[in-house]
Amino acid sequence: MTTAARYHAPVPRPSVEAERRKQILDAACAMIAKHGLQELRVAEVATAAGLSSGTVHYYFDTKKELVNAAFEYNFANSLERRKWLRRAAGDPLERLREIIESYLPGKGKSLRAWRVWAELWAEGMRDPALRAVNESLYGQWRDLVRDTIAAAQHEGSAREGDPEQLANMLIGMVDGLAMQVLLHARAMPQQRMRETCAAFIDQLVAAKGD
Amino acid sequence: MTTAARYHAPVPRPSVEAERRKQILDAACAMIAKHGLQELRVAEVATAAGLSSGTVHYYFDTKKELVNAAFEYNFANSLERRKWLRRAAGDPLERLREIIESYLPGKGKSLRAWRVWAELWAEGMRDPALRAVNESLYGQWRDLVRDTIAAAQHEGSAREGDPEQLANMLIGMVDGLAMQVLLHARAMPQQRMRETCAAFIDQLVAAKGD
DNA sequence: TCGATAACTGAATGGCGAGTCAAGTATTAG
DNA sequence: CTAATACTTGACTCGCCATTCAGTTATCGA
Repeated sequence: MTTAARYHAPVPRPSVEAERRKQILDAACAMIAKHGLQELRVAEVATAAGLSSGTVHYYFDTKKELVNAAFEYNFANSLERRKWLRRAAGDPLERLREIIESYLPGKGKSLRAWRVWAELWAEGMRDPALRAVNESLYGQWRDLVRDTIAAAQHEGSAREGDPEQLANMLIGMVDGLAMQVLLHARAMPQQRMRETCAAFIDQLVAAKGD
Repeated sequence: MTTAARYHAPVPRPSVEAERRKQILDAACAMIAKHGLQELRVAEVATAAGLSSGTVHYYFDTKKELVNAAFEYNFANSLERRKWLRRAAGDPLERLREIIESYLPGKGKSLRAWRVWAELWAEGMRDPALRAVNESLYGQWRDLVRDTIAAAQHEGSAREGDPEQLANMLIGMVDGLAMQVLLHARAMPQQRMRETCAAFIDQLVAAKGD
């Protein structure tokens, strides 16, 4: 053949990869939150995303890869949804209360995110990659809470004490109580979790004469 | 037929069921702690118990049944191992510290039990039967901590405040921090969890002039 | 329209593992 | 020893589902 095709600039279709990946990961998170990792089916993710199973594998070689990416996506989303918390001005103590409020397992996105996290925790006990994702969120969350407490102390609206330790107490408490809320424990509906966290802040963080 | 076999008292072999079930459930817990529910294999449980897979199915019709029983077994074991905490005499505040110490995810039995619990949490978000198991432990644990705090208050070694709420703060914190310890979070090794819990008791539970 | 590549499809494959079962073995009282 | 029942085995079946792949379609610049 004399095909002197070399004059043709290779002009492929523009990439839709970024968009498609998001679409798939979003569906994956939804399915993980709904049915758990245990019963996650690649075909189901595909359907939920309006695609064929083949397409999912076009973007993610294995199920494991898909799941890990979904966890990271869920993590990134959590951060994204809470960017405003960093910039927020005003009374740091009040801001701390808002931060905690925003982390209560509520409805919609928040509930979904918590469920996915709970799955990650279980799976993370074995998978180092998932542990790294947890490390990231845990770290960022702790930093946010610690800095806010420190700011309140600086302002005099919070009593003295190691802010990192206080932050660890608070986020540990939030995680543990959230788990019980997710499990629909009778003794721990969302409202009680809210009150319990608020009481902690009032009693241990806020300055006495507040 | 002339088979007047009715004079034979039906005398079966004595049951080894109780023993065998324990043996299987213990192996199941070990496997759940080691590999997670995700990769739990009935055949593997059988091998770990020194039995054939057929025998496991002789005592547990389905895998789900086995798993649920294993969770209950793990729960019952936790209670059993901590019976002494109820009876223990002496300074209630000191007892509270011992209780928390005994719940730190340490080595051996304790670590295994925590891992199994973490799996139960994830699974419990969908399975009502497992939620009931959680409800039971959570309830008993909360009662133990609440009563101990109340006793300390009665004695004057703990400050005033709703003991149930304080108990919820403390056990929530323990659960959340334990999760991070299990995940090997850099910022939360076992020793830091110990310190953090101790600090909570010192600062929020213990009476000022203690 | 063509050539080139990206994106997509869904039927087919292959492996895995829960659950079954027919065939044993063990222990008892009589 | 015999009959009765409890217990045990492990090879086999059968369905499910991740993954593959040969083929199709879409979109681009020229």
